[in-house]
Amino acid sequence: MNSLSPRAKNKQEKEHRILKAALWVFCNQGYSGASMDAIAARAEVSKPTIYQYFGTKEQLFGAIMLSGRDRMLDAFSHPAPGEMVRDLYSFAWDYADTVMSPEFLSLARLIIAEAQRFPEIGRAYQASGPDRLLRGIMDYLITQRAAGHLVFDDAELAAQDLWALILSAPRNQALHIPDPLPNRADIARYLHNGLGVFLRAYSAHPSNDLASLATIIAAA
Amino acid sequence: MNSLSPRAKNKQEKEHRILKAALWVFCNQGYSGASMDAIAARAEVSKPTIYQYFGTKEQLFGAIMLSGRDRMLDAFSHPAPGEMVRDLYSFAWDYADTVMSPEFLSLARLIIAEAQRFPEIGRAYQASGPDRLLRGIMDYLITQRAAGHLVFDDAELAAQDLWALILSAPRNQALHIPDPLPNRADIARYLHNGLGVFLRAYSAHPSNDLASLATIIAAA
DNA sequence: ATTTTACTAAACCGATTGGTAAAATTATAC
DNA sequence: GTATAATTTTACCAATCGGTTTAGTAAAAT
Repeated sequence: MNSLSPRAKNKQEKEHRILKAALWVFCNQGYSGASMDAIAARAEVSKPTIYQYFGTKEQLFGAIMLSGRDRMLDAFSHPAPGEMVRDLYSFAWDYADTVMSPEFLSLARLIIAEAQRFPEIGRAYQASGPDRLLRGIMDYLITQRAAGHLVFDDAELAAQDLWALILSAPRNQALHIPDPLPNRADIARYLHNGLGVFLRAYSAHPSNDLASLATIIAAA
Repeated sequence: MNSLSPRAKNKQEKEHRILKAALWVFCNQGYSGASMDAIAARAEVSKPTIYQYFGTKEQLFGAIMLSGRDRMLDAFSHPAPGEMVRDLYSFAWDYADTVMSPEFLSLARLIIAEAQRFPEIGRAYQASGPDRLLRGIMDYLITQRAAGHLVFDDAELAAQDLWALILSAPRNQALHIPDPLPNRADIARYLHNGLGVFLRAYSAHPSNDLASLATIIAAA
C-alpha cells in the first residue's frame, strides 16, 4: 500500500523541502524580498528544480500560502458542547496557542503584507481560516443558547466578540512587535478578562458562570 | 516672517513631494518592492535628489514612517468627558473613521509587513499610536468610573476591550481583504453591537445606558 | 547493460536594483 | 553681466533580479 517507487518518494520529499524553505524565506523576506536563489539554497535544491516543480515565483507563492494555511488550521478543533464555561476556557487556550505561535503570526504578517498584490490569497485565507473558525464558534454558541445558557440575537457578532475579547489585543501587539512575543502570563491576563467580559454580556446566568470561571482559573 | 528664500522654499516643497511619493510607493509595493526610481518618478524628482535629501532607502523609509504616522494620528482627538454613552458613540465613530480609512490601513499593513526587518519602527508605531490612544481612552474611562458610571478593576483591559469590541472584526477583515472596504453600514453594525456589549459588561447602570444607546442609534 | 528520468552546477539572459560621479542648471553675490 | 556657489540632472556603475539554457551525472526503470 505504502510502497511508493523511490522516484516518487524522492519527488515528494523534494517538493516538501521546497515548500518549507519557500515558506520560511517568504515569511522572513516578504514576497518581493524573497529571491528564488535564496529559496533554492535553503531547500538545498537547484533553482531549475524549483521552476520545474512550481513554475513561476508567483505560483510558488500561491502554493505556499495554501499548504501553509491548511497545515496550521487543520490541527485546530472546534469545541464540542459540554460544560460551557469549561468549554470556552479550553477553546480559548487552544485558539490562543495556535494563533499566537510565531509561525502563525509570520504567515499572518505575510498575508496582510501581500493582500493588495494578491487579493485572492487574502480572500482564500479569510474564507478557510477565520471564517471557518467563526462558523464553528457560532454553531457552539447557538447550541448553548438553545440550552438556555447564553442570550444573544446575532450569533455572528457574538462569536466575533468572543474572538475579539480574547485575542485582539495580544495578537495586534504581536503583529506590530514580533519580539518579544507576549508570554503565557500576558495571554492569560487577556484571556481571563475576555472570557469574563463575554460572560457578563452574554451569559444567561452571569454570576454562576463567572464563579465557574473563577474556579477554573484558580485551578489552573 | 514667512519670507523664505526661493531656494529654501523650493527645498521644502521638494522634500514634501518626495515624502508623499515615497509613502505611496512603500504602502503599495512594500519595502523591498518599492524602487527608488519609482519614488523619484512619482515625486517628479531625479533619484540623486532623493539621496541628497534622505541618504539611503532605509533612512527614507524611516522618515516616511515617522511623518506618515504623525500626520494620521495627530488629527485624532480623545473624548472629553460629557454624557457618557454619547461620548463613547462619537468617539467610536471618530476612531472608526480614522482607523478604517484606506491610507491608514495601508500604513498599518506596511508596518506589520516590515515589523520583523525594522523592529524599531513597529515599536515606535505601537508607542505613539495604539498605546497613546489607549492611554487617552483609559483616562476617560477612569473619569467615568469616578463619576459612578462605569465599573471595572483594570482600566487598561477595559480600554482594550472597548477597542476590540468596536473595531477588531472590521479592521482584521480589512487588513486581509483590502477590496472592498467594509462600508459604513457594516461598520455601524459592529460599532453598535460593540458599544452594547461594552455597556452590558462595564456600565454601572446597564439598562439606562443601553436605552441611551438605542436612542442615539435610532436618531442617527 | 542500456535507456530514460531527474537532477545539478554554472553560465547566461535582459531588466532592474540601490547608489554615485560628473556635468549642467539654477539662483545668489558682486 | 559675470563669477560663484548651491542644487539637480544626465548618465552610469556593479550587483542582483526572475527565469532559461547548457552540459553533464547519478540513479532508477527497462
